Amino acid sequence: MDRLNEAMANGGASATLDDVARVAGVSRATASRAINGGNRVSPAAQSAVDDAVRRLGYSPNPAARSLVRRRTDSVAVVVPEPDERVFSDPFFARTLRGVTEVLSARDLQLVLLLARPGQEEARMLRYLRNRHVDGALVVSHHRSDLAGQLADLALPSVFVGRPWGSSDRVSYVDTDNVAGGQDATRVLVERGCRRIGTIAGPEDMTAGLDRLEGWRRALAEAGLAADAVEHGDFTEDSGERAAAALLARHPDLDGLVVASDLMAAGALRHLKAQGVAVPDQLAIVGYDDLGVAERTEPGLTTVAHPVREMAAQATRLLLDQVDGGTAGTPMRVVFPPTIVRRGSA
Amino acid sequence: MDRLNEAMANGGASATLDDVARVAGVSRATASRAINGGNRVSPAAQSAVDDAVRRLGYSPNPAARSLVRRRTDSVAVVVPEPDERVFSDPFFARTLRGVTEVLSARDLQLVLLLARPGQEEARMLRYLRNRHVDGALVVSHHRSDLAGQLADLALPSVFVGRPWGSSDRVSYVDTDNVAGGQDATRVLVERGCRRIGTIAGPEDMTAGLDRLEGWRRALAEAGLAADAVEHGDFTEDSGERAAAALLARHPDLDGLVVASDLMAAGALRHLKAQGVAVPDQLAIVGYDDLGVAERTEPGLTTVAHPVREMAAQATRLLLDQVDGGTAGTPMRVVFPPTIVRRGSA
DNA sequence: CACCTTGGTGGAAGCGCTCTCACACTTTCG
DNA sequence: CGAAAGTGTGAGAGCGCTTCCACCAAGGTG
Repeated sequence: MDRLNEAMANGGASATLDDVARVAGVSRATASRAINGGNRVSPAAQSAVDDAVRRLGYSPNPAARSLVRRRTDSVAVVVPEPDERVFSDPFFARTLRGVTEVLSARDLQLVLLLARPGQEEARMLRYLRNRHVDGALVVSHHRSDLAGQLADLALPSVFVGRPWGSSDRVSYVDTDNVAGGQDATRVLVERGCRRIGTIAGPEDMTAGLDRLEGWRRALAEAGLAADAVEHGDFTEDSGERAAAALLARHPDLDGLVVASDLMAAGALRHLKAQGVAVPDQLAIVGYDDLGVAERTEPGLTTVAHPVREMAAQATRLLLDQVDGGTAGTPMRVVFPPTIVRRGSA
Repeated sequence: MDRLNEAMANGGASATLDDVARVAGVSRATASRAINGGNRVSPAAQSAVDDAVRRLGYSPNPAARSLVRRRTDSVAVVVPEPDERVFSDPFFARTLRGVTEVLSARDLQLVLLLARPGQEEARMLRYLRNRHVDGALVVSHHRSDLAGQLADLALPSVFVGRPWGSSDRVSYVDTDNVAGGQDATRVLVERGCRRIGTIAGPEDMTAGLDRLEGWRRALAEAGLAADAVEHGDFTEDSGERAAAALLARHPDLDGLVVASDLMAAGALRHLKAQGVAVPDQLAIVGYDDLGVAERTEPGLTTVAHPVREMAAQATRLLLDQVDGGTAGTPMRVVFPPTIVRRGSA
């Protein structure tokens, strides 16, 4: 019983399937079956094994298991973004919630891979190449052919937000950001604004570019000038700076389309400091509607997109690939954005 | 060459050490040695292996490796907290930065384990018991004997912030929160405040209780009443609510010690809405100094603690345990807090 | 010149698990 | 009532890797 006593130390971490089988008086095969769902196991054997497991505090060695199963039962959420932003933008929190929802129902572990562009990107790719995880969900990604690289890896992967580059080689879930930008702008046009500027997202993200394109189209269709553009990086501070720059160059602005609520909140801060009345002197439309928009003063009229559902959907697509054992044919799901009206426009 | 061609698909994910050995014309043992640091390997063999690795795009199977090494080369950061807070409080971002700093220098992977108290806690413990990771860093933890449970598991683990319960059985890194609370209160006393209330942290966290105790001691030593207490949960909203409740009950307050800057920002919001002048009518001292304090209006006088360094230190303690192959003797490191003066007091 | 070192190597044993397969031993049905 | 089908079981072959050990060839000692 030496072996068994030893096995019971360490909270049972060192008990092996062999120990369980021996204690239960069955073969390793039967013990394994009993532990994994109990297919084709007699009630007697099942309860003997259950007992042994309990007594030994046995818990299976995941390395051994995934070695033979070729499954790690974990998926990575890749965020190619400095942690500052990840931990301040409600977008990520909401996204992660959508992911965990789906993942925990299947008892899969989430591995968060924060990788600022640079050397960490290589590390991240190595991690994925080594198949530490069964699949990858890429969340906010900047110019780079990550999509192509993942496709080359043949690792199940889904992007949240249309990727740069080889967007035809991977699956992704997105909202129609062009339509969103357009709708936001139309709100201002219909309100009577004639001089509409925009604080756009980063130029190295598709969401940033698409929303900007929507703004352009709406202005073109209204016959208005589309020359007041400033780019931010989706953070509140960048929104404040951009607003300052924009108003310095175009003091006659009476409408502002902002590519994220966080940036809009920054812009609002600047406007308040300058004593500009919102929406009377300058009307503002934001983007996201993840809580920030209801807390600003005045509340932000904004473009809502179903972030949690998108993330959940992306995760489901990923699990389909994982289950199919293939990176499969690229799928895309695009959600429509909707306008939510509050005080700012 | 069939096998090898197949091995080269999938970005080399399916090439095995055997393939490498065959291509390099050496044994599996030599190939393994060459790949892992090249001890006792001739230059010729080394370069043959390097070549083969490159040509095959080989990358080792982590499951197989950790099966025999009994190491996963990853550590968990456990956050027993709803994601809302994790992703809004700068404390976590800063902590994570400290952890990654140390971890990436050693090429260890961080696995973020978000586990709201409840069923997810069981899942989290199971994950740790199964030894999916080499060690655990517990970050913000509420009443519960997690410390004892981890000690029972004999898994290397370190707490950031003194744990509840069996704090003598695990290592931890902390700041002297009693001293911090006391110093914060003294700032107000010295300023001439005679009626000092506090918005304390949650009653199920040691940091919350310790800071409250500091407040009590400082008031006792000044001979002032210590009866104006309201608890928050470290979020901005809870700070706003607590301030409202506190001022309703004690309209004569002229000083306020708040257990986190985020809550202080919330309190400030309430005071502004009520037209209370800070610091003239009511002086405020916050806690943390992680960026929020410099952005409020007025800036917050606050208690600073070295969060990044604490996390880094905790990670180093953890790695020592991991390297020693033992949960070792409990160590504790306590950092002193310092006062940072701004406009609010 | 017999004697150890020393450095480089490959054979082979395992790490802890899953899963195929063959072998009983029932039960069911024409 | 014999054949076919179904049920529970264990032996054993791996999964891909590290590492112990035995071995061989050189080169350095007395």
